[in-house]
Amino acid sequence: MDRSAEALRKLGYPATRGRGEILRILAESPLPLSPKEILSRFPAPKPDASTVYRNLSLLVSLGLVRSVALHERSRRYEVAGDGAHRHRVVCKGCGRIESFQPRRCDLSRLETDLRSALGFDVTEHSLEFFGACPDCLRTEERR
Amino acid sequence: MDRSAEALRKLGYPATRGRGEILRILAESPLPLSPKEILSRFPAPKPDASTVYRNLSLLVSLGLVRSVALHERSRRYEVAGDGAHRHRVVCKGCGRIESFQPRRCDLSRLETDLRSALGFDVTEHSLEFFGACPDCLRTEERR
DNA sequence: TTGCAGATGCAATATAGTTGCAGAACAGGG
DNA sequence: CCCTGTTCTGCAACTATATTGCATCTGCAA
Repeated sequence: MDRSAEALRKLGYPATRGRGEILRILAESPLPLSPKEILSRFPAPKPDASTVYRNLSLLVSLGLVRSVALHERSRRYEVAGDGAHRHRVVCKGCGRIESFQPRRCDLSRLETDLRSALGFDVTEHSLEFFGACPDCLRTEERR
Repeated sequence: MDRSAEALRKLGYPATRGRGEILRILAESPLPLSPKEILSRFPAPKPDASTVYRNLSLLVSLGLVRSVALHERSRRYEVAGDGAHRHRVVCKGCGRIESFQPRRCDLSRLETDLRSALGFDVTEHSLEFFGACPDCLRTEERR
């Protein structure tokens, strides 16, 4: 928790165990995680759920973590710092999630349009695809 | 509630008052609405919240209504039947939401790539932009 | 090592959504 | 027009998710 501890301290926030673990857990996961999943991966002693929520919102507001909306009951989170921009595909059958990095994400043109048309200064976007994963496709065909 | 009543009955579901009103309320709104907002726009006698939830999931599963995820606590809903595909811009300052119809939404190429790369059969996508609306931009500048 | 701002645990509370059940509304058949 | 089975609705209980107040503890800078 070296780099992240540094980042936190530079921003004026103590690098507590909870924060370090959250960042580590998220960094190790290929998929965005829900608060509950994060908590379940905590080594003992597990912190209180409220601590996880509080730290997640702090990390999001500091820009170290990003939240992802996947039409689910709870939000999911992923590390934001690694510069990688990712999109998701979610299977509507089984809920399986895949991340991928677009070859080149050409929505910048659209963002410029938004600036001129609506006066909005767009800083982020999120793009999710929904459909059927290979396994569920096969099951459907069998029917 | 003529067309929608027809659509419902054709699918084998009675066109009850609740369903008709939900479709009307959603059709009249330029923005996707949360279940609570839908309920608040119901003329008296207001139905129970559970009825609204139940009808929303029915309408979604019938494809007459679509749900939109905007990084909020609750989902939002909009009519799906009008064939218009829309994206959103959300202001991170004040929460204001704007919808727009993309000139042409060219993500089909990306969807084809997903099919060949991951074997996913993509049927929908959702694209949201986040940033600062004109009003909030002005306020920020003043600081 | 000590002091203090800020973090944590715990419990209470809030918000969103779901479910079981009994009674009301409704559609179709006689 | 009425009976009958089906579906819908309201109500209340319940689950899951998230937030907050407060007393206590901890990280860290001097």
